[in-house]
Formats: sequence, structure tokens, C-alpha cells
Amino acid sequence: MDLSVYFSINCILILKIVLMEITTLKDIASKLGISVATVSKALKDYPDVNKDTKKKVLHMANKLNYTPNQLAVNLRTKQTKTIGVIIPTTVHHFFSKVIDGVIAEAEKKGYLVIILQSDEKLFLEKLHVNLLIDKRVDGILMSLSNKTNEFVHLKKIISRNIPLVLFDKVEPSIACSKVRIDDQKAAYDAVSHLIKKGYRKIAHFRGDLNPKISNDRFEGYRKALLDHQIPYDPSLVYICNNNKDFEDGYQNAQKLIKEHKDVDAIFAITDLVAVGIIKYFNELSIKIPDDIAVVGFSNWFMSSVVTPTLTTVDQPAYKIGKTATEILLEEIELLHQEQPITHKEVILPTHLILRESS
Amino acid sequence: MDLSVYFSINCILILKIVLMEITTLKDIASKLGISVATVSKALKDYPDVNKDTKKKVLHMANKLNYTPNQLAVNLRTKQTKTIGVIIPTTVHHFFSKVIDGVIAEAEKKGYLVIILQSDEKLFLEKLHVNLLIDKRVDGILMSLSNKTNEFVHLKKIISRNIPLVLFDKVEPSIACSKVRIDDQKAAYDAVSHLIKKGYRKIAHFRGDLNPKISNDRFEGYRKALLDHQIPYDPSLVYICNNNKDFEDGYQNAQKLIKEHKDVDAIFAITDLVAVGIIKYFNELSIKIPDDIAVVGFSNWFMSSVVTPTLTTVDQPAYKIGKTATEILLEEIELLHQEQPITHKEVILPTHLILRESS
DNA sequence: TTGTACGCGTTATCAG
DNA sequence: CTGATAACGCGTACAA
Repeated sequence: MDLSVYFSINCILILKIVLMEITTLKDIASKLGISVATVSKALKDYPDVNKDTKKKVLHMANKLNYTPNQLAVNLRTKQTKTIGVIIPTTVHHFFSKVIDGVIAEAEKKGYLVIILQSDEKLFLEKLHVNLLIDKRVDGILMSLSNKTNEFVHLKKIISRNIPLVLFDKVEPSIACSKVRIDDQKAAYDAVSHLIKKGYRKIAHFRGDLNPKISNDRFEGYRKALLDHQIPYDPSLVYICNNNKDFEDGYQNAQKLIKEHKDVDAIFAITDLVAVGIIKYFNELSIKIPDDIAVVGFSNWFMSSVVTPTLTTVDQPAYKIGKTATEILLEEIELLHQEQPITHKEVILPTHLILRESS
Repeated sequence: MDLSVYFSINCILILKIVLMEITTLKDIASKLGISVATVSKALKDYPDVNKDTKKKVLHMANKLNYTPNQLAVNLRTKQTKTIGVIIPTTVHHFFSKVIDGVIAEAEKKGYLVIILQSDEKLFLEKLHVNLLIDKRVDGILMSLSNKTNEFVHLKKIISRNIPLVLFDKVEPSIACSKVRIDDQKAAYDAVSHLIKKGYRKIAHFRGDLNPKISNDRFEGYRKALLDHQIPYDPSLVYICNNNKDFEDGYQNAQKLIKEHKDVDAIFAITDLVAVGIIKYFNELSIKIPDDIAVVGFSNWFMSSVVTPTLTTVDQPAYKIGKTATEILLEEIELLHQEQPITHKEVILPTHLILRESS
């Protein structure tokens, strides 16, 4: 017999003995010979309870290590002090920072966070919405998947009177609060920067056709060109839709070089795409930014350590998560107090971070 | 008045009208003129209920969009179908992949996941343990913070009879299941690889002194040297403990070059440290691997796109999360069935990924 | 100041 | 096969 297994079993036996009993109000009440109601009130600092009994209750509660059973509290108060988050994926620098912000803010206000991933699939998004509704979370935070093109599940949340805040990938037609950046303006700024630096033949590696975010960035790109009297050339726009941003960037860079030898800059929809481009150019010894400049989007950590370092748009991920959560918790609070809710749309500022690649 | 605000308020009014009532067993029962008990049984497919009534109940439940109130279910069954995860941070490639694995596996089995961050602080770790216990999660998954040097909070979990699985950063003395890699062997393999490639003066950028993980990797480094008749030189070991891995790598590389001009390889405790080293060497035009080879640890995505690409130890993050969750859910299930639990210690294999930097 | 009694929505036992 | 009834643990209006 393996020693570690033996050890483990041994431990279980010991544990059975040390097992801590969970104390309830009833336990305290019976030990003290008073009623459950009084104990409850004492613990919640009600005014109509004798100082002495309160002290006794507090002492006993402490001694028995009492903590209220949240399940029972939830059932009574109809609040779970829990919010749900649905995002495409956690394995993503942007989203993990958003989560960081969400958890930090929620925790500060005494809320717990349940995280679910849509994996960019509509049916999973729907499934998870139902899961969260059944779980009776107090509110829901969502960044929509790229494939989401119908919104009954969002309407269901709203019709159930559960506060919903959309962030990042947002649907304008849904009546709820939203937190996002101005993708069009951010893209416009990035491309304008390239133009000001003297680049003229600027390609754009864009995202899928459906998501608003990708169209907005594309529009920003186009507008920047037109506003600076550079004709818009559709053949300079490449679509990255394999959900493999890095390889999309790498492969499209390859294509681009074949099809447009004279291109002098690329605006990529995402840092990952940009890093794919950089990788390819490095392999071919195409000099960045001397031969071709590259600008990314999101300011992933990676963009600051890659060679050359990447000029990119800083997207305040942590702040997006934090703000969305603030609004959500506010709405939850208002709802609880039966006060009217006014939905907000917050647009957080972005900044272009200038680095070596442009 | 701002139009969007007006629009929002309008929407609220509409919502109030569409508000969906939540149906309970009682509703179904009264509509059908039967008892709650029968409805409950019909819905749960108990054998002792008439086919006709069952059909009627099912139909009505469907019509009214009935879903059981999980809060009540939880209170009754004393299960929340929720597990808690405490990790140092979500903003970390390794941990976000672990989370991915955890959520995927939990979801498959119908469990939800609450995530909390210790931010490498012991007091937060303790706080969160209490939060999760109060929340009555069915089980807890933890990767300990670097600062964790006492374990009463872990013992508290166990004494409450809540299944606990430790992963990645593990404490051997705690009687619970564990999922981890063999850090010492992984480090040994990495350094042996350098030696076989002909490198002789190999530095090690290690982690903080406390965490087991960092000591294990250091031991692997030392053993590999000794086993290959290379004397161990303590002055070649640099400590990275600023919690800023990238900068630690960068700065220690600077120091190393000053203090040991003839060093020919570095084994870094983490890819981030390695990338910091690479960055510094790139700036100084020190050739990797010709002048100095670099090996990292973890196989972050970044390591495959940096220039030169980084040789590193692949740590199966997703699998670690998935396996830990599997074991946890198993133990939860066993506990629920009042069957004895045997703790497991799973050691997942790592692989050295050979790239350009060595 | 304290205690009684009920409700939250389910599940489970047991009698009919 | 069906339905009272109790219980889970807590909160609170109301009676004492």
C-alpha cells in the first residue's frame, strides 16, 4: 500500500473527530434559554432588546463561532449578494483584467462573483443566462459574444427585473446600462497618428463583420483616412475571423506583403493580431517601423515587451470592470429600495500609447 | 433633458408592464387544484404519481415557465451546487487558463464557480475562506499565496467538512487532495537540457524564498548541476521578489552581466522573468542563445511570440484546473453520499518546449 | 423587552 | 396514487 494513501486515510479518521458543528440561531437560543427571535434581533442590533441579553447573545455567538446561514438569509431576503458575469473567455488579458475590476468592486460591497464563459457561442450565452436567473443572482454583467445576433435572452433578464449591465461588447437596442469605450474614436486616433507620422498607404486588419466593436474600429479607420484626404482602398482591409488572432495577423501579413508591396503601415484590430504581424515581419527582416509601421489595440502586457514594442490603444480594462460593477450594484440597491432606475451609458476614455513600432 | 436619459426612463415604464411573475410550485398546484407535494413529485419524476397528473403538471409548468427556486432548493438540500476558487490573481496567463479548466469542468457537472483573489496576501486569503464558508459553497479550490505561512484557515475548511483541493501552490502538511506538477523535476529537466547543449556557467533567477514552488525549482536547478559535475555557485542565483516578474528579470539581467561576464545561460523561474531578460539582452544586442541562452517556465502564450522565441517548461494549466475540479466534485459527491473520502495527490507531467532561445 | 407565529419555496415522510 | 405536514434557518409583524 502506498504510504501517501495510507496517510490520507489516516487523516480522514482524525478529521471525523475534530469536525466542527455548525451553530444556528436555535443553538444559541437554547443554550441561553431564550427565543430564537430575540437572538436574531440581538445579533442584528435591534433597538428593542435588553443590553444584558444582547451582551450574552453576542458572547455566546462568538463562543460558538456563529455565522448566519446565508442560504436561509437568501431565501428570506430574496437576495443572494451574488452577481453573475458572462464573458467570451477568461483566457484573455483584457477580460482577465475586467474580471479583476469586477471582483475587486463587488467584494468591496460584499458581493460574490460567479463567472461563466460563452466561448463566443450564442447558445452557451443563452444557457448561462438561464443558469444565472435560476441561481437568483442579484444582477448580471455581460460582454456579448461575437456571434450574438439575437437578444431574447437579454430581454428575459430584464423582464425578470434583474439588473443587467452590458460592457465592452454592447447591444445598443437593449434597455440597460452600458459601459464601453468609443471604439470608433480610438481607431480614428490611432490611424490619424499614423497619418501624422507620414504614413500614407495604411492597411487595416479588421475583425469579424458582425460585432459592433469591429465595425466601429473599421469606421474609425475609414473616417481617419477620408478626413486626411487619403482615399479608402477596400483591398487594404483584411478580415481576421479565425478566432486565432495571432495566426490571423501572421497569415494576413503574409498575404498583404504579396498583394501590396508598397504598404507602409498597418492598423490591427487587436494587439494579438499586431504581434502576429510583427512576428512575420521579424522573420522576413522587414523593419518596423522603417519599412512598415504597426499599431495595435488594447495595450496587452505583451505589447510592451515584444520587439519592437508596440504602439497601441490603451483600453482601461480594470476600470471597465469596476465601473460596470459599480453601476450594477447601484441598480441592485435601488431596486431593493423600490426606487426608480435610470440607465446609464458610460464611455470610458482611451489613450494611444506611443512605442517603437510607429 | 438628455434624450438617452429620457429613453431610458421610458423603458423602465414599459418594463414594469412586461414584468414576468416568477412561478412557484404553489402557483402550479393552485392552478391545477392539486397539492404542492404532488406537483413537486411530478416534476421530479417520482414513480408514485399518476401519468395523467404528471402530464398536466409538466404542461402547466412549461406554460408558466417554471424553474425551481434554487435558494429554496439549497436550503432544503444543504447543497449550493457552487464551488469557490481562491487564487492569487486572475490577471495571469497561467491562472486564467486554470480558471478556464475549472469553469468548464464545473459547468459540465452543473456547478457554478465563485472566484476570489488573494492578491498574494494572507489576510485576504483568510477573509475569502470565511466568505466562502459562510456562503456554504460545496467545495473549495485554492492555490496558496506566496505569503501564506500558516494554515489555520485551511484547517477550518477541513474541520467544517468542506472538501478542499489545493493546486499549483500546495501545502504538503494539509490533509486534502492536491494537484500539481513536479517543479523540481521540471527544473531539473530544463537545466539538464542546457547542460547537454554545452552550456556550463548557468545562472538561476529564482523566486521568493518562502514558496515551496520556488524552492523546488531551485533544488531542481542545483541537482541538475551537481549530477552533471558542475559545481553549484550561489553567486549565480538571483532572487526575484518584487512581484514584478518582468522587471525583476530585466534588472537582474543587468546585475548578472556586470557581476558575471562569462555566464552562458540563465534558467528563469517564470516566462515573465525570462522575457525581461530577453528584453534587456535585445537592447544590449547580446545574442540569444549564442552569447547567452535563456530558458523560462510556464509556456505562457507570450513565450511563443517573443523574439527569439523562448524555450520553456509547459505547465498544463487547463488540465490542472480541470483535474482539481474533477477531484473536488468527486469528493463533494462522496461526502453527499456519506461515503469515505480518500485524498489524492495528482502530479501532472510537464514538457520542455524547445525554441530558439536555447 | 421578549416571545409567538408565520412565511420564504422546496423536499421528504407518512398516513390516507 | 395523493396530500397533509414538518423541516431547512432566518427575519419580522404583532401579541404578550
